[in-house]
Amino acid sequence: MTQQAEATRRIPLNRERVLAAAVVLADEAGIESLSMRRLAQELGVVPMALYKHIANKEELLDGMVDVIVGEIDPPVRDSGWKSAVRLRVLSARQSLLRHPWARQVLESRTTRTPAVLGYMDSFIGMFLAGGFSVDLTHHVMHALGSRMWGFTQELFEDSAGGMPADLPPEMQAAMMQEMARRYPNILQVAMAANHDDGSVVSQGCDDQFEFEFALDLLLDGFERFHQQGWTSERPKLER
Amino acid sequence: MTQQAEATRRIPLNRERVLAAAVVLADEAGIESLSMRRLAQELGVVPMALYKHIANKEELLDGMVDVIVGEIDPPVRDSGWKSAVRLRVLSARQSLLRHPWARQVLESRTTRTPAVLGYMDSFIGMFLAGGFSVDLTHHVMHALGSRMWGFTQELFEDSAGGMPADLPPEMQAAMMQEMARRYPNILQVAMAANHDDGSVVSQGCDDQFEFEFALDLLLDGFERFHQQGWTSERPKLER
DNA sequence: CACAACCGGTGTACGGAGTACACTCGTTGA
DNA sequence: TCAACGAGTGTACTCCGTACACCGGTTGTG
Repeated sequence: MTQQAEATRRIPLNRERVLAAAVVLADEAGIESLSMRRLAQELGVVPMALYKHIANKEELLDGMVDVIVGEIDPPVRDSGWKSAVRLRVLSARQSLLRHPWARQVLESRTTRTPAVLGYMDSFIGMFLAGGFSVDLTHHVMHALGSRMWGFTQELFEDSAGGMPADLPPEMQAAMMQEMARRYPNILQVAMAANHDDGSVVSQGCDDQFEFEFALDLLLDGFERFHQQGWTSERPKLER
Repeated sequence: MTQQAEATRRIPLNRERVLAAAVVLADEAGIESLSMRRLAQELGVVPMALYKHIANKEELLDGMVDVIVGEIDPPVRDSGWKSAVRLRVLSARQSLLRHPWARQVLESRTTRTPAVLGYMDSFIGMFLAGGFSVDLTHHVMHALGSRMWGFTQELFEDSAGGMPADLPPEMQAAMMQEMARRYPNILQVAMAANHDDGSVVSQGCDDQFEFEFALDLLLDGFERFHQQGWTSERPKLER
């Protein structure tokens, strides 16, 4: 590592190299380990050198988002809006899944970079091209929310399965008992999600299935509204 | 403030007082201003004193989440599942809206406290009581995602309207031109959201309407699945 | 060819964060 | 009476982001 840092030291830094290194570091060490100091070290450079290429850490994070947005496939041409949207979302999901930190960083961003705006713009374009009214498109985008990036809030994330696996089995059994007493409904659902194996340490449920289930439910809803020529019946503000 | 700190100094700290003060501080100064040091100062106490009542900052945040979960109304009795779920979600939304930091903190939590588990358990209970299968309930909970807390990812948050208002008007016009050229679809949708007034500085769209639109779309979808006796047609894992 | 401007990388330093650890001092139970 | 306890204190450590002055090599200009 040190020699690699030595070797690359001569070739000069630039914004792209900094961003790429940041992405790799976040991928490998986790987003919480991504500090300006650590990143500089990884690049064989003093921390302040980074500031010649990015304004501050916020901009670094923005740039990292841009990198992964850039990995999302462009919309497919000449298919219906529904499959175009579906495929694009699933492509975004693939990109996001490659970078576990991306969801959290994307959620934390409040400013929208050109790359993000570009993605959103072309996303909106798929609905408009499909004949959706501007009005319906607007609401539909809101309803999609973060699903347009291919992720959802993870709610369970082992509510039931997540107990330390190195505990004595009788401890685990006791915790299970307590769980069953206090949260019977969660337990039922969690057990069912484990594909009939009643094991305590589950591998969780099939996230991809869950995601597509909800996505298709939404898309079907959109289609129905579209076919009915839905408009928001909000009265225009008298003014 | 100092005298108030003086006055309350004698009555001893405890977990509840610490959490309450943290909530107030986050409400008033923003979550980014909530540091252990600042919180201690607000309580008229030295930072390390807090650690006698909470293990660390993570636990503080967990506790704060518990406080706001405690503010959510219990489920209404004796109505259909649909209105029960709807009302509960909207009640959660009210609680969350009272504390602007809550969404972000809730999203950041990975461990589930008893209060959170309790909320989820009773939430699941509404579907089961409405005759939903465990299977369907599971998927439905995933589809709801963070909407069960009454919030959604904000995607627009002034993509278009958010330009510094103190800019010279010709600057604003120029930015608008550029916007129109690069992101025509976003612009269309954003303009439509402004209720026909074409002003650049918009008050954004009606978040409550958007939220209920998507919520009802989902609930209607759930209802349709429920009536059709939907089951996940995933083949059981051959094993 | 000389020299000034420029610019990427360096070194030092500051303020603020979370929190470990040893302490003090008032209360309380034996 | 005295020991144990426990809430609050003081000090100190590590890590963070980044302001600011500096330096040394490249480059464009007289």
